[in-house]
Amino acid sequence: MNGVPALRPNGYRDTWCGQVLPDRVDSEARVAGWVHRRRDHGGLIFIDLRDRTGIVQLVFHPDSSGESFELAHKLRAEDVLSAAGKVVRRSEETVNRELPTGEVELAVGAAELLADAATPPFQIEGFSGEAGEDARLRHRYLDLRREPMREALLLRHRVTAAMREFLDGEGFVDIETPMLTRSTPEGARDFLVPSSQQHGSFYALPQSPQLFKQMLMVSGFERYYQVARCFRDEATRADRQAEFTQLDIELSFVDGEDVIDLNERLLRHIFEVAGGPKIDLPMQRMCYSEAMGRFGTDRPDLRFGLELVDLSDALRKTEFKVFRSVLDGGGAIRGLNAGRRELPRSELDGLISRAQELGAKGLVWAFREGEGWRSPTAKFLSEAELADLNQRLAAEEGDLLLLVADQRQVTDTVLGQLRLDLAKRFDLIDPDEHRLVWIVDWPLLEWNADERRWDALHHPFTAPVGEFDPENPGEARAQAYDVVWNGQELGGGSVRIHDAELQQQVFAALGIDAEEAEARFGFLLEALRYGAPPHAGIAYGVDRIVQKLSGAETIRDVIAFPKTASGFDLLTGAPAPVEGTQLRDLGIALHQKKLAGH
RNA sequence: GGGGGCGUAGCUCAGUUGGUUAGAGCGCCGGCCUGUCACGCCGGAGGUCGCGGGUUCGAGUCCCGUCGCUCCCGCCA
Repeated sequence: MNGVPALRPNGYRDTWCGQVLPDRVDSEARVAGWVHRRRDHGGLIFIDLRDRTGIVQLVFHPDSSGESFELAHKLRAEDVLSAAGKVVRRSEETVNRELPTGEVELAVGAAELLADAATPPFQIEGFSGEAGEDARLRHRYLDLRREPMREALLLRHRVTAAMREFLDGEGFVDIETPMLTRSTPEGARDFLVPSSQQHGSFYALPQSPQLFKQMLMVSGFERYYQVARCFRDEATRADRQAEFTQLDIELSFVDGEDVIDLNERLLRHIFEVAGGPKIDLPMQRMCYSEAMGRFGTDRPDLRFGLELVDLSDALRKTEFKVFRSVLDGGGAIRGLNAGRRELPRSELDGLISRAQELGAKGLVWAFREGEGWRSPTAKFLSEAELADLNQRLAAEEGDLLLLVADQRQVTDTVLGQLRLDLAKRFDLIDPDEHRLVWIVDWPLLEWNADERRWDALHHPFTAPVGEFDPENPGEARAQAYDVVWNGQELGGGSVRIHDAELQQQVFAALGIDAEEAEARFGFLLEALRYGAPPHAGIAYGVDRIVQKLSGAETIRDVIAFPKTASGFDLLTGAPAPVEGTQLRDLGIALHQKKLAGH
């Protein structure tokens, strides 16, 4: 961060710590920052002073530092100090090669304690193990002083700055959309905000600016973007927070190809600025059905093989009851060849448990042995079937084969996840390799067997390819595209429906009748009737992009003030009970017991 | 909503089959120290073993409940 400009020199500082470099030798400098470490030799005191840009060593001599020598003796970790003196070159044997500023030091003439610090609850630059996340979140402002967090947030800034810079150059307009909006009870649970004006009515925090950005297209802005906060009241994960940030983009008078072209250049720019991998354009594309077929997922990690194979044809006539009943029930038998692996029985049992956790009834494992299998299942299959399976799986002697028999959705989920588990277990992924791919040619709708209805695979505003046939909704293809990086979805988008009639047909296919559509989405349908241009867009998960670029373990490590897995903010204590009077204003009656409890 | 893991000093952790006074490193406090940079040396303080209950002669350790953190499944149009 040596590019950080100085402000007007003042009594606190005229130079950043990280900028006290050899070119300033023999000049005077005044720095300000936090006491990183103190090394008190009695007659000579070293202070490492830290600010956002780096660390510089201050030297206090009893002769030349005057009163500030006594001050230096009393300094403690994280005290805030301003120090002025002469930049001097260190003697050859005292140079610190670990530090960018290590060839010089500041011989302090005068120093001023600007604030003293209580002993931090954890060491800012500790070496006896990483601080626990509880402690870090409770004192997040201290955690953010630590280098990994500082670097993560500075990277995040560079990423969002690159987004804005690129999109501004392409003629996009940054427009804010409301945080207090209308609940559209579909998808994730909404965060609700009660209205004090209309008791019993609620705003919802937006899950995405989707409808507003479409209406901005109707307004004629043509190119819109926003770095938008979004909210989904669902359980969090290592890569998911209830409150997260999207880069939201929408364009008019474009088709899907235009969006993909623009976004490939956007991603290349972001990666360049953020020090990510180099992107070759045009990027690879894969259709949805191929991704599901070969990898069992719509966000395949293409950095390793272990591809899924359909084995149903090899077992059409099998007498093995388990397979027989699955095939007769319209299911599939799919498998993958994990290669030549040694696995103890306990780990094979672990794979079975994992498969069951993922929804399979069971998992067949086998090692190719001669023309047949070494497997508990081998005895149920004929020699011909085993030979056919070996051939389809390209199994060589000793290869571990995994098979799942179930409905396609289950086989794909289970084998797709096992494939990832195995890659991790056997270290199959080269960390220097990067694979970006557009997943295209999606189905528009997906049959929801539990609810017995069609659901939108992306969202209900996605345009179908060509004519939409309400009689065969399952046949419709979507003009949709997701961009996937090493098995993680970075963003997804689509061409939108810009015709009110078509939108109503799709609502109807989703089981939303005209009356309900009018009640929930009437404002959108009406907007579409006032001259809506063809439009399309995309949205990216900013947190996730930064997480991947920084290599952080969790999304929390790239968010300044994140919440825990159960949605608590350990720093502020939110969510918290509120005063009874606040509830009365909102027309909300709650039992007061809970309030007294805290 | 379900399953797994964790909770011991300010921080990170160890703690054997249930056994007598619960330990280590770092940090903290005091002293010494003029070239360190994870400074060094000497000394010291610091514990409701998350919380509540139970079993037992005896519980950090076993059992039940509960709270918190975390990972996964469901969920996330």
